[in-house]
Amino acid sequence: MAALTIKDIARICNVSISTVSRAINNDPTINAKTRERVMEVVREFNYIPNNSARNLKMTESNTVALIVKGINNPFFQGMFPYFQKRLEDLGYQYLLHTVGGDADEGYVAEAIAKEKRLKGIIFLGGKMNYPEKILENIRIPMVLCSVAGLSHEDNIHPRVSTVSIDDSGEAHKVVEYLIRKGHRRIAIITGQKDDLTVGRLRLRGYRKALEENGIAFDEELVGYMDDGIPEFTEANGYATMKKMLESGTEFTAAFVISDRMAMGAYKALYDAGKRIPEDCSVIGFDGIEMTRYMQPSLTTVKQPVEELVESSVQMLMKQINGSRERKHLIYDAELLERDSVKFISNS
Amino acid sequence: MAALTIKDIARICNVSISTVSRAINNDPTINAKTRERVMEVVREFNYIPNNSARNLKMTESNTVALIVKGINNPFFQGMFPYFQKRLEDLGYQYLLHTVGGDADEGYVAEAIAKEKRLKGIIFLGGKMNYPEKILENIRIPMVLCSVAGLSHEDNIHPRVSTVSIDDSGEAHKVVEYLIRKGHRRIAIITGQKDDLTVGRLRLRGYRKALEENGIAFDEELVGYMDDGIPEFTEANGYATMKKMLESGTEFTAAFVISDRMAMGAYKALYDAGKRIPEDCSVIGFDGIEMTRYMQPSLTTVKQPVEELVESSVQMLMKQINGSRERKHLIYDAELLERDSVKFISNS
DNA sequence: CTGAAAGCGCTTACAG
DNA sequence: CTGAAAGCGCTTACAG
Repeated sequence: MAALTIKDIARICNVSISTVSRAINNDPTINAKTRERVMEVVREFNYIPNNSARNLKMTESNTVALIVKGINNPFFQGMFPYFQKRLEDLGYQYLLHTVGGDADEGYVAEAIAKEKRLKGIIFLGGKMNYPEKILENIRIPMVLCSVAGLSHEDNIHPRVSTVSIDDSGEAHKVVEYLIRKGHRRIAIITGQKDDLTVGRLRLRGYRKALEENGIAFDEELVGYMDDGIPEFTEANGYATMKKMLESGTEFTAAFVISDRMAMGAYKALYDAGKRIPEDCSVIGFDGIEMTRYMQPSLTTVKQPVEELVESSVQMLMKQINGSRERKHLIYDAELLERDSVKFISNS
Repeated sequence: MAALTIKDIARICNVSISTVSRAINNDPTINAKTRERVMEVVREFNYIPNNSARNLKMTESNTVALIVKGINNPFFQGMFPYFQKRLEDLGYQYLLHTVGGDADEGYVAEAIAKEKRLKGIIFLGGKMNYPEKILENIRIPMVLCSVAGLSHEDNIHPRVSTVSIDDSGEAHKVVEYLIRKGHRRIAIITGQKDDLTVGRLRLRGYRKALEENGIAFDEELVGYMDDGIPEFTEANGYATMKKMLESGTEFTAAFVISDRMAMGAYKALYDAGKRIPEDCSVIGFDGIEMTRYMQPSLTTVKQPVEELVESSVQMLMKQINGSRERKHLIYDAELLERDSVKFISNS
């Protein structure tokens, strides 16, 4: 009844547990025939080693953990396969761990690092509001990928490298693009009112672009995400756009800071009898697959997923190999011009 | 440099490691003041116990694992929060583990069960083609939720309970609905040609409904998913629908066996100059949030997510509490009548 | 090439 | 209430 252990296998094979261990771990010093004999028993009895014991004993693994805040973000979901492939190609075990919105990813990271003897950690998403305090105790290489709130003005902990896009800058480009297309009444659907991450940064870029172009910032044109609906979802985009439409504020274009929300916004516009882009242009953000299939296909900002992944992995590898260099890389996103934005003349 | 252990804390506090352990685990026999003194040090040094050691020593945890095959399925993703909530409400730790398409979920389950001293396992998705062999060695309570290929004709391992919908029956209902709406040339976009899971089952229901209504099954109307594109994605639905359209086969309605694929199919139809539902009706499957926001909103089959979750958890709890009863529950899905299906008259 | 022994970092009877 | 000791299931020097 009790689960099979290495002792049981040893007894059955009439060898020591050392030998069983060597067989399982493919130790080069073991006799090939002994190994085969042991492995046959292992297979026959379906013996699986206890990983807790293994991890406890081993001084190091070759595992890298990807710690994700917000599993519901399809943009992150799209990154998983890339991380997995790159890491496995490099011969590392890949461990995906998701943390809930309320959990402290620093604590979780530390706990897993101990438990699994991690070689390194890549944080994906989240806020890292208190990098100093949280990161202080994590002694292994780590990289923050797409972690918001790490713009240049913030002081970043000297032990971490970061890879991200320039959220504020990209938002700025989006708004400049809309302005070039003749829009002046430009709405934004952004994060919650108290947001401290991408919502805040993208809103900042929006505002800056407006001001640089002599367009007064108008609080009426800012739609804050509804904090009673899950973040970044279609439902939230729908509700927020609907509220703005009902408020009577006029605008000819809307910058929605996530693609899923843009999909909800589309629906709200259609429900109000508006056509896209004839009556209202829409731009999304992230560049997830779905946007190609929206009707009309969504003009959006495509995050450089492969570069973000590649670069995160490379920086982690450097640290694992002893480099003490830390970098803070910013990659350019790409504006995908599709069919949801219309040129209007201001005559 | 080396990570902090319970010994270090004991030394610093001038107590035994037993006492530190008792403080951390909130053992009722410990003196409140001692406990506080220890915990202060724990906090100060940010000590985190090694879970491997813990798991190794403890004879049981109160952890339940959710093992998911195919993290990319948004339908499953939508279920996570429900599982988490139910399990945590019941006082269990919840562990989400995803396995890749190639991995053997039985092996993985067994390994985690050992490592974490699991109380139970819920499998979500996947095929479980060889229930006998795989499940033989897992000695802890387990429930299969939405695991395909477990229709009544298959012989299910006596140690497992299952919760699912009737894929074939629901597909049957979809097609009957389309027939009632006047359609006779009904296409289906289903799984890959060699699919043995939901694709096969839903195709079977489609075929049966046709035949019962005196409509000859026409292989031309079956669009098998493109096996060169990730499964169940918009891109795959787009490519498959496009191919069908280009083949020149005529149809007035299409049953697409996943909502995401239906989104891709929409686009292919639009690209071909067709209107939905005027020129072609479309029905999806799953009932994910996005479908409400499609244009037109998608008529689809909503899987009873909450019931599937609730029931899976309840059956697992019964087993954990000693019940030897096994059930195979089938829940009804709900046809969400929205705007993508049109009534046509056959005059 | 193989085995006996130490020890990874914890928890938990058992004494006191 | 606290401590000394055993032991969870492994891996890995160290002998032989």
